[in-house]
Amino acid sequence: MGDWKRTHYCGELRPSHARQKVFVAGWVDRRRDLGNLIFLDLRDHTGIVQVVLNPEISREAHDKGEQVRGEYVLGVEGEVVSRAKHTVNPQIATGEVEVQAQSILVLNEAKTPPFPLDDGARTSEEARLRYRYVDLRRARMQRNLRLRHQASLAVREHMNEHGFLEIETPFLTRSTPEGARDYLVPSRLRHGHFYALPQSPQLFKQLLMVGGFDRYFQIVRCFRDEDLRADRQPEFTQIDVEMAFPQRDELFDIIERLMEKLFALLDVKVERPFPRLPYDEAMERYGSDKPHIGFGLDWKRIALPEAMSGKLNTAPSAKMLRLAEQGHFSRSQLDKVQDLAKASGADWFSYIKTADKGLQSPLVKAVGEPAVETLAREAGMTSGDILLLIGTKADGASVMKARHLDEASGAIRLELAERLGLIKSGGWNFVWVVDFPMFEHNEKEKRFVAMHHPFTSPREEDLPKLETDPAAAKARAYDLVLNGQEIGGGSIRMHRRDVQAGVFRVLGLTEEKARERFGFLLEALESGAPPHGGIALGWDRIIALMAGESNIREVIAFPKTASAVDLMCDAPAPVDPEQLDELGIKIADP
RNA sequence: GGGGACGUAGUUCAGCUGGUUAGAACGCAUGCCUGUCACGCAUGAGGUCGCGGGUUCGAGUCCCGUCGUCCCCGCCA
Repeated sequence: MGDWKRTHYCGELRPSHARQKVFVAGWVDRRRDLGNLIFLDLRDHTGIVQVVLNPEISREAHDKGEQVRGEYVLGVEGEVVSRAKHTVNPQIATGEVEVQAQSILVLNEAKTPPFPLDDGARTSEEARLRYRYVDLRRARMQRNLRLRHQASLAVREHMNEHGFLEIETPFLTRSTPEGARDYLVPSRLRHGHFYALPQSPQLFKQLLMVGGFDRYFQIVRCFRDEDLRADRQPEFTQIDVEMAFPQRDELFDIIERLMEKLFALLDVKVERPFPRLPYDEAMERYGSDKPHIGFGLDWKRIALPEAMSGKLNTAPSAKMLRLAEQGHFSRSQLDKVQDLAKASGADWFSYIKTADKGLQSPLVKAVGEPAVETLAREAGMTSGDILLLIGTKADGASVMKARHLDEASGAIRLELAERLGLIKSGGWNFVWVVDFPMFEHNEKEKRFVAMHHPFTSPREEDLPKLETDPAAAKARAYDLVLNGQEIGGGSIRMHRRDVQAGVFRVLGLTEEKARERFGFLLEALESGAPPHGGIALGWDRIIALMAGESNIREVIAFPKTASAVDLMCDAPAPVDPEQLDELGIKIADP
């Protein structure tokens, strides 16, 4: 830029700068050529200011301006002047002033952009990702990544205040069984051996506790080679947190205060403490382990009287949902709910309406009025209410597990909330879901798998259940949920070797196999491991929620497509045969 | 792996039951224009209808396959 130095940002010029000589630099957002007078909107990361090229001020600047096009990069030297009243533009922050150019410097030319940069112009994601460096200039991405930066600063400040050290952990590490598919990195020095990129720094953070660091956190990239979704990228960021000698409620408090600080960036006041909801209750009432609690529509598990379930040919365990004052639900609306219930896995659906002339329900015919009345009374129905009922078939072979019934109830609840307009925007409904089961039964493999991970501690009172009834054992594991989205999860870890051995037994892992898989961690736990526990927060999801984006790609500078491709640099890509030779790798024919 | 939606000009889209030269808006180029700010006016350029095959006298349109993007299920903490 020669001897020139930028003195101001475009977006900060105000009437108070009037008559000052300034040098601004940026991109040409728009050009309006009136012939002998040219207006340029000059844009940088702070905003837009209007530059006037007037041949009466500078012939040379005006002549150069005739060649200038959109997205050219310019330096402009000129004088800030207040605009005449009738030429003020109230739509932009700098609209009361403009820069009268004395000279302009074309720092770079630019091809016509591949798509319009106006905020609000609709553009296919494909084009945006292909030309991400242009897309990033748009106000939306500038805003989102700025927010992300400020939020990251808040995390570091907050964790530091609470005694947490940010410590880096390796990206080139070892593949661990269980969990997601690993991204593998071949070793040049040991052919046939591979590093794995971490799915999370789980093991390392536990080792840092064993190593005596007491409190650790990291804003860290994690990698999982699984199919993608709107809220899942192959590489994503976690706020990883671990503490020694943990009290669960102290950890919750630290995280709640962190959320408070983050949302303060949006001028949102967060209510603390967050409610805590046992997993079983979440499943019963909301049919989800990540419930949106910003509205009612609570389900209740009931046992149908034997006579009734017999006549209906359903299993006795069922669920009901009382919709207060929704008695106006039409037959066709109820049919739609029924379709949804069936589609989401319920075998049986019915309802009871309270009408002027009494109870109205297809059940009356099937099981008689008194039975229906009993149900209505049990549900606490009053006039104008409607009661939805779902259940499962009676026959043993296709008995749907209670879990599936819960899932159906959750799907119905969300759909109803959507239709009834119960989901308010601008609400921030945090909830801790606690007391997750230790184990989940894998129906395919007919064995228990760890619901969180195999180093999660059971609740003290559930220790005996490891032997007697593993399915009923609850873990000291928890998720943080915001507006029905899981934004974090963690647990208090196991530090007692004997309990760990019991868990391995349930998982069907012999001592030998466990050694083989997790040897170094088990050894570390035997070297004097303090009690420890922590949490990992899904950073991309949190930022997306804060930014009001429904897709985490909008808060990631260079994201990948749903098929894990980087459209900008065209990765993944083939490599030279020499590179493969060095790694001792041959590509198999398809 | 499965399901759904989409793919036409640089961009966003229209194109009906198959029918003559594939359109619009914005953008772009050229010219005119001294108070515009989504400047205006005039003129113009710009198309492998994703790709391959098939049906047909004739395909952007119908069929099959394939590739890509998005969303969902499976998968994944």
